[in-house]
Formats: sequence, structure tokens, C-alpha cells
Amino acid sequence: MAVTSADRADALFHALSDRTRRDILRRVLVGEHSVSALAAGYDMSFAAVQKHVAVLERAGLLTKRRHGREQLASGDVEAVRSVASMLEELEAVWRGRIDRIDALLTEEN
Amino acid sequence: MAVTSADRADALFHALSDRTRRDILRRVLVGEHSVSALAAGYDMSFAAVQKHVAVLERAGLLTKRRHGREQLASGDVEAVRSVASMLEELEAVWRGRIDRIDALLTEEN
DNA sequence: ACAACATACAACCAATTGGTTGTATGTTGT
DNA sequence: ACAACATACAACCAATTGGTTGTATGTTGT
Repeated sequence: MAVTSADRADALFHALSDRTRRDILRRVLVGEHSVSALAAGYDMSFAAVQKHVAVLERAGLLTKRRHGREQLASGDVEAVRSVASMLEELEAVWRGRIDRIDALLTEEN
Repeated sequence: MAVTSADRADALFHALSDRTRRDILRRVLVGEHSVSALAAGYDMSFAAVQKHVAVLERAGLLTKRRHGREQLASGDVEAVRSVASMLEELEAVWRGRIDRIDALLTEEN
């Protein structure tokens, strides 16, 4: 049941691994968009786009806010930064900065 | 046939979306390891680990070098940085810095 | 020379993914 | 009031994924 940081990393990188989702994220980082406004931009069904939005939401990369009958999605830049941090940690490993301390901070916590 | 930057991004984020692969990447960023040395660290078959290494290699996150009968894998920190850059670009979109110029640099080039 | 080792890859399998259409449920504007 | 709209989600499907075992092919150390 415990959601580990590895689970979070899995969900974040998986969410980012699809180009449609990266594009949606780009748009909602600029500003709020309803699910249908987003869906209008892609050559696939509304349901497909709605699922992509749900994947981004579950990963924490966007949040939704009700506004009448619409759900307005906005990108969460903090989540994007948390992914960037994971990569910086990898760069730090490369630089040899971390060595053994690394065992405390990585994957299984 | 053309490998777009979107294809590269797909491969990079997909490669990073598995915790075993992130762990392998961490190890090969510290130093060279043969495929069997890597495989010894995980509770799965040699073949499974060999496939994970191949996924990382295809994404460009590690390179292999022959040494006798071994293949020594090392992490490519530049590839890690290129992923970090994509995230920085997303943060820049959020800051509103990019606006329309963005259209030139993103996804489809 | 050759047995043991290191790797690659094929064939297979169950689970997951990214798409589809259809249906149910709220919300709104006239 | 109610038709039209916005969303969510179920059921389905083909393709991909992450694992397995087995086999082929090099390379090495004695």
C-alpha cells in the first residue's frame, strides 16, 4: 500500500513518456484549459485525451479545478521540478559526489 | 524513418520509467560494469537485465565497450542532461518566457 | 583444445497501455 | 424544464512491455 518514491518516479517518468501527454502538459503549464478545450487540439477521441489528462493527474503533474460543468486543468510546475531533481541527483552520482550517502537517499525511501 | 526529437524524448522518458533501469543507470554512472556484474544485483534472470541494459542503450543513456568476453556499460551523463533540459524547457514555458518562440523549439523538430 | 563463461536473441506469456465506442451522470442556458 | 454540453468510466481490442526459458555464438584460461 505504501507509495514509495520509486512508485512516484515510475508514475512521473511514465506520464512524461508519451508525446501527447508532454504536449498537454506544456499547454496546461501556460494556463488553465478544460478537458474539452485540450481534446479539441488532438486527432483522437475525447475519451483518449481525457485518459491522458487522468494519467498526468495521477502522476501529480496537473491538478483539476471544477468550474461549472468544466474541469480546468493546470500544470504543476513543482512536480516538473521534482523530476528535474531526480535527474540532478543522477548527475551528482556521476560526479562522484554522492558515493555511499547515496544509499540513504535513493530509490527505496 | 526520420528519428524526431519527440521519438528521442519518448525513448528517454520510457527508459527512465522503470525503477530497475533507473538503478542500473545509477550504477553505470558511477563506473563501468559488465552486464553480468549488473545482473548479479537483481532478483531476475540475466536475460531480463540484459534487456533493460539494451533499453537504456537504445535510448542513449548508456554505451557499451567490449573488453574480452565482457561488455562494459557506462552511463552517458550528457543524455541525462538532455532530459533535464527538456524539463527546464517546460519550466520556462510555465514562467511564460517562451510564448511563441516555443513553437520553433518543441516537439516536432 | 575445449569447458566454462559472457552475451545476444528468439519464442513465449501475462499484464499494461493507448486507443476505440457506448453509457451514465452532472451542469447550464434558453 | 429540458436539450445540449462536459466529464467520467466501462468494456473492448491490438500493440507493447517486462518477465521467463532455451539456444547460438564468441572469448578465455588452463
